[in-house]
Amino acid sequence: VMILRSRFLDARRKRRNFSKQATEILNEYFYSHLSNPYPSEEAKEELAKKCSITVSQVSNWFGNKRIRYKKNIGKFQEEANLYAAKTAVTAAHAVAAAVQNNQTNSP
Amino acid sequence: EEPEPPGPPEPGHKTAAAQTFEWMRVKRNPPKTGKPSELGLLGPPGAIRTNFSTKQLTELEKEFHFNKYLTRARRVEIAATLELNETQVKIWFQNRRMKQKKREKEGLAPAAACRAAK
DNA sequence: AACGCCGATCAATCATAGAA
DNA sequence: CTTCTATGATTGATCGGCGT
Repeated sequence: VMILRSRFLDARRKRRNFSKQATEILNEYFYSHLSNPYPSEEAKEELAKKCSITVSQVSNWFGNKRIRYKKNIGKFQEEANLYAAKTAVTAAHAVAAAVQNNQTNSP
Repeated sequence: EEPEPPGPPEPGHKTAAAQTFEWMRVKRNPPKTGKPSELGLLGPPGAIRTNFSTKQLTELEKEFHFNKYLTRARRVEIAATLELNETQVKIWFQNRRMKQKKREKEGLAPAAACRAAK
């Protein structure tokens, strides 16, 4: 137990958490696609750009998120409802805008 | 083990976002990594993730530097030397190649990010 | 039918950042 | 400062698809 584990080969692991907004974007995608949270390569690239992280980091994030979510669904219930509500508001805005646009163009 | 996908618990609600989708039920079969030789246990009920020793990793890494791909003969040789299954050696090389590809890909992107940051 | 490889993913674990 | 939890990364191994 002492001699161990490659203090060198593991030194590469100097982790830093993602920004609050990056996590926000990733969670938004995750919960709005809860039925199938598997972003395509293109989606990962887009998320990576928006979050200012690499595609691999996006993959790691989703991999960890999926495993940890199903490991303890109850623990994420609150978070799930939070993002579900946020998505609903965004959708409502879109509908409102669409209605307004429709009335303006087809009176 | 079948709780009914279509609304089993709460009938009517506010459509909370928390159903149990298929991906949440996915369960991987436990590793088949069983060592026929050694130990009085044969049929490995709960064989688990093998921890490669530093020596084994060093040797595999050295071989990888020599050849990215293995021939059947070389694989047998290495497996015997390192006391691993041929499958483990095969899988190690596969994972190692993927790792290599990943590093090459990310080893070029930072260059652009550097100039952008500066 | 059988085997190797690829790409994606899983699942357990490591090591650290951050909360209590 | 110490203990416990949240989280990013690593990696042996699995899954499905393809080519030989």
